[in-house]
This record gives sequence, structure tokens and C-alpha cells, in this order.
Amino acid sequence: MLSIYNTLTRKKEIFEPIHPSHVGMYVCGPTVYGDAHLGHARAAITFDLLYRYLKYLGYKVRYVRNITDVGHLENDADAGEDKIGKRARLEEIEPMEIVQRYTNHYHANMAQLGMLSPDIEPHASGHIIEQQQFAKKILENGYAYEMNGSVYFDVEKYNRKYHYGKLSGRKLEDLITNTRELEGQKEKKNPYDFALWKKMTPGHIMHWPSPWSEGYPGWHLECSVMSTRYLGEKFDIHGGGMDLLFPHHECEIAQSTAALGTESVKYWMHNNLITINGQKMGKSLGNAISLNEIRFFQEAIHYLKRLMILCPSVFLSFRHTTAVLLTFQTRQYRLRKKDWNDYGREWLCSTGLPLHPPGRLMPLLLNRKASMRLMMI
RNA sequence: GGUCGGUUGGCCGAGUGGUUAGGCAACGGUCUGCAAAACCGUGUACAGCGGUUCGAAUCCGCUACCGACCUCCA
Repeated sequence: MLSIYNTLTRKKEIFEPIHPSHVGMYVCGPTVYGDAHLGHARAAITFDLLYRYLKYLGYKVRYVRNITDVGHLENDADAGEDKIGKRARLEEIEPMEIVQRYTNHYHANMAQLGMLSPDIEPHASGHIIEQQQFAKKILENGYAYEMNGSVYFDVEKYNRKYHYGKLSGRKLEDLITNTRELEGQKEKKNPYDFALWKKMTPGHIMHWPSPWSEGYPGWHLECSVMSTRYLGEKFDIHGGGMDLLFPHHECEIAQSTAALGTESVKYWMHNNLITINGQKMGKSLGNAISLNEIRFFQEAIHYLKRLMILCPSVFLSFRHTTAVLLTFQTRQYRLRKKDWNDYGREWLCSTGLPLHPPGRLMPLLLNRKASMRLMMI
């Protein structure tokens, strides 16, 4: 027996597949414009475990995990720009070259971690037609509208019949104030509407022809499309990181429901995030430790595996002071001074350990207790 | 506001129904010319309230704090 915490119902439920003996499972995979980091590993491991366990239980499982390799928005500074395109211009190579490189890296990392491969690993760029068809279907069903070559999802209309916000627990009226400013905001009926197809802006590298414009698919469409394509209109499990809960998965539900008239996913699962020094580890936050870096540590000092947390409070509790601090020292630049001033110092005070900033603390502790004492203030 | 977590003895940190986890610090001792090191010994803690159970840190509920996330993001 397997019970699963279902984000949709906010309850732990006993797992019962839609079709006896078969399980369909879709997991949001990486955006391949950079090295995979610990966060990717966590998601992969979480669902690798589930995949193995389901198979162990005797189910025939189809595990689908996508590769996101088409235009997604970056941030407010350069909103509307294709991430992969941007990176490619900087390095002056083909966008698909970047995609290929990081896809390869990702696969290598997953192999290093002993992960089973998904049964199907669809690329968003390989399903442009299907995405257009899906958008068309939503248009036909009246839950989207075209504006200047872009197609937007009509959230308000959808919400009249269905419930937008059921997964994340949001209310539509609260969303009005909390939507970020994006290019093309004015052409939307409502700020919370999202794009199914976006007309390209000049300089945008990855784009495809469509009935509406030369452009690229919306940010959430690929998952709705590829999941239902390979697992059917109804399937069992959809997984991903907690940070995808809203808006990504919420929009996915809306898209699928609007297109198919029925909800697709039975169990929604969200793994929690990895934080570093109390902050989410994220590609764009610049605090991510990549799997290649971890690989380096494992090779250099294998027994440090446990120390991936790298928080100043942890290392002092262990005997392996020397080893721990080696890591710590190498990683020093990742610890912000502020953390030490606000937290580390005060904390060290209560432990009776020497009050030194990391730079000076390091060599002291490397020589273990004796010197530590001598150097105490 | 929404979602998910956490709260263990001076400080860290294991532990998912039934033997004292462990470490650091502290204290006492052995040793030592004095220290340090080393070694021996000493601490019955699980946020609060209620429930389930023969039995709960561990399961359920409520309360209180703390935290992460909610923008492309695993």
C-alpha cells in the first residue's frame, strides 16, 4: 500500500491508479540553459524513488519527464526575452547547442546519481505543433483570446465555470494585485491572464511560425500538452518542485481542463525546496551549488557527503572539524558576511567557541581544539 | 493572504510506537612540575494543551512561536 500526500486535496490519500496495474507519472524536468544543481537532484531523486517503489509494487509505470528548451521569460529586467536565446547570444552559438550541452550535462549528472531514466523524455521544442493545436482547442472552447498575434488564456471566463486557484488555494480577486508587470500586459484582458502563444519580439532567437504569429509557446503549455499526449487525458501522478505550484501547475490545470473539459491529474505531488543559509537555492539567485561541484567534493573528500548543507552552525557540532572546514573554506564565498554578523557571531557566543570571523576562524579550527583555545580572545 | 515545513537537554544534532543516539561546551576525576592534550565519569531533554494506545519525542487534533516558498525557477 502506498499513500501519497495530494496537494490538490491537502490530504494523505491511499494511492489507487486510474487503470489497475498501470501508472502514469509526469514530472517537471529541468530548464536546460545551465548546470543542474542540488535542487534538480532533489526533485529527481524524490520521483526516482517513487518510480522505483511503484515498480516494486508491481505496477507497470510510465514515467515522463520533460526537458524545457523553448522560450521562457527571464525576469523583470529583460522581460519577454527568451532565456535560452539570451544565453546563446552571449556565447555566440546556436541556441540548440546550448540546449544540447546542458541536456547532456543533466543526463550525466543524473547518471552519476544513479537515477533511472524516465521512460519518455519529451522536449518542448519537439512539440511545437502539438502545443499550437492545444492552444487552438482552448481558443475553440472559448477560454482564450487572440490579441496582436499572441494568444492569452481567459482566466476570468474559465473561472466562471471551473475553479482557477483550486490547487494553490488562491482567490482570483487576490491575484489582481499580485501579478508581476510583464511586457504585453496591456493587451491582456486581465493581469492574471497568461500566454498560450506569444508573438516574438525583435531579437528573440527561438521562434516558430503559427496561425497567429511568428513566436513561441507560452510558459505553461508544454506540460499540459506533453503529459496528456503521452499519458492520456487522465493520468495518475504529476510531480514537481513546490515553487512550481503557482502559477505553473495552476495554469496547467486550467489549460488542460479548458481544452479537454476534464481535469487530468489525480495526484499532485510537490517536493519541498533546498535552502542555503536560509534562502532558496535557485539558478537565478546565484546561490546554487551545481551537481558538478558536488561531484568535485565527492571525489576530493568523499566522506563529506553529508555536509551539503553548508550552514555555519552545523560544522562545529562534529568531530570532523578538519574535514568539515575544508569544505567550508572552499565555499566561504557563498556565506555572506551578514550571516555571520547577524547570526553566526551571536550563536558562537553561546557555544563558548572563539569569536572570529570565518576568515580567521578557519585556520584555528583546522588545528583542532588546542590551538582553538589558545587563540581565544 | 495562500502552500509546505520546523520546534529535542548550555549549543548542535539523530531518532517516525516500547533499550541512555552521538558530538561540542560544562562539571568532577586520572595523569601531569603548571597548563594543554589524552583518558574515565556526570546531564533522563523532546514547544503547550487535548486525543488514540497497554505504551508517544514518534500517530491524530487544536494553540503558540520560528522558517522557506508563492516572479523564470526542482
